[in-house]
Amino acid sequence: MPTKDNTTHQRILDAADRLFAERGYSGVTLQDIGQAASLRHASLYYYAPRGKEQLYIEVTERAFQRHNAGLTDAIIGAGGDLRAQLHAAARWFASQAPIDLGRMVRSDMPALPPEEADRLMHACLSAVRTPIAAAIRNAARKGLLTVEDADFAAMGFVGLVQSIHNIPKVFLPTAEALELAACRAVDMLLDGWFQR
Amino acid sequence: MPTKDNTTHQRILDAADRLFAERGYSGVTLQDIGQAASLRHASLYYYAPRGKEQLYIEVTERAFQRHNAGLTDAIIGAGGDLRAQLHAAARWFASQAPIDLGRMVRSDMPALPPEEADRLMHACLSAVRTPIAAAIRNAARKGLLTVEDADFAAMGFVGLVQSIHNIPKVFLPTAEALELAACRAVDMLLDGWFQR
DNA sequence: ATTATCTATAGATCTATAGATAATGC
DNA sequence: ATTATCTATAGATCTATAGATAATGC
Repeated sequence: MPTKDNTTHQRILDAADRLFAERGYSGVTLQDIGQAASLRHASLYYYAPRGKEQLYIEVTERAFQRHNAGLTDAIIGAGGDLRAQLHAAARWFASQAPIDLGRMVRSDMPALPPEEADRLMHACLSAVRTPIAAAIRNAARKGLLTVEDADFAAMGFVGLVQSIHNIPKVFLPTAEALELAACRAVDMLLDGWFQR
Repeated sequence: MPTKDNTTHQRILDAADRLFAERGYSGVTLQDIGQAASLRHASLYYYAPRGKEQLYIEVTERAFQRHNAGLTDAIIGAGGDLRAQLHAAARWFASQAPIDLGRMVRSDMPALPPEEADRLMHACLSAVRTPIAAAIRNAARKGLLTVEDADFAAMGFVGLVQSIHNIPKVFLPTAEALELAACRAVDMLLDGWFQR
C-alpha cells in the first residue's frame, strides 16, 4: 500500500503535473514521467495503480485546487478594490505555468471516460472562475460595473490574461515583463479600449 | 506524383484539418485520418510522403491562411467603425472551429523540428494578429483609443474571444448564442467593465 | 504506363502486468 | 514481513515502407 507523504510520490506527482500541463494528456508518456521523476516507468504503477489516467486526474485536480487557493489568497490579500484584486489574480496567473483550458476541453478530456471528464472539467472551470466571479459580483453590488454576467466575464478574464502566455518569449523574456503584461491586460478590460 | 486538385487529396486535408484542430498533433493518429477520409492509413503517404508531420504543417498553414482571409474580409466588410469591425471578427471566430494557440505553442510545436515549428507558429500568430492589429491601429490614428500596443491588444482580443469556446455547450447551445457571446465579449473589451 | 489504392509487415513505442530483488522494520 | 523499486515481457498501437493489385489513359 503506498503511504501518503512520500517524497517519491510527491516527485512523481510534480513531474506528471509539469509534463501534463505542458504537453497535454496524449503528449506525455509514462516513460516521460518516470524519467522526470528518476525511476522506471513501471514503478509508477506502485503509486498510481490505474496508470496514466489516474496520474492525470490526480495532478489536474491538485493543480486546480492550487489555482483556486492561489487566486482566492491573491484577491483577499489585495484589499477591497477590484482593480487591485484583478491585478493580483493576473499576477498569480503570470507566475504560474500557463493553463490551457481549450486544450483540456477539446484534447485531454476526450481521452478520459466521459463521466470522469465531465466531473473533472467542471471542477477545473469552477476552480478558476469562482474566485474571480466573486470579486466581480462584489464590485458590481457597489454599482461600479456594467458587467451583467459575472461568470461569463470571469471566463473572459481568464482567456484574456492567459493569452500573454501565447506571446513569443522574445517579447516577454522575464517574469517581471510577464506580470506587467498581465496587469496591462487587466487594465484594458477594466477601462476599455475607447477613450473615456 | 500526386496531382493537385484531387478530391481524395482534399478529403484527406479536410479530415486532417478537423482532427488536428480538435485534438492536436499527438492526439491524432494516421489511422484516425485515414478512417475519417475513408481510406487506409498507408495510402496517406501517397499524398503526403513525409507523413503525419507534413499533413499537420500543410493543414495548419492552410487553416491560418483561411483565418487571415476570413478576418480580413470580415473587417473590410464591416465598414469604418472599429466596433463593427471587431464584432465581425468575433463572429468569424465564433463561426469557425476553436483555435488553441496555447496548445499549438506548448504541445503541438514541440513535436515538430524546431525551425519548422518557429516558422509555422510565427506565421499562425501573424495570420490572426495582423488584420485585427491593423483595425486597432486604424481607429487609434483617429484618436479614439487608449490602446498603446496594437499587437498586444490584438493577441488579447483573440484570447478573450476564443474563451467563449471553453464555456460548456449547455450554456451556449446554438451557433447564434455563440456569436452573440463573442460580440458581448468584444463590447466588454471596448467599453470596459467600469461604469462610464 | 501511370495513377491510386490496398495488404502485409518491420520496427519502434506504449501501457500494463508479473515476478524478482533489494532495503527496511520488527 | 513489508515496502519500494527493478527487469522482463505481453499485447496493443503507431509510423513508415515495400510491393501487389486494380483502374485509367495512351
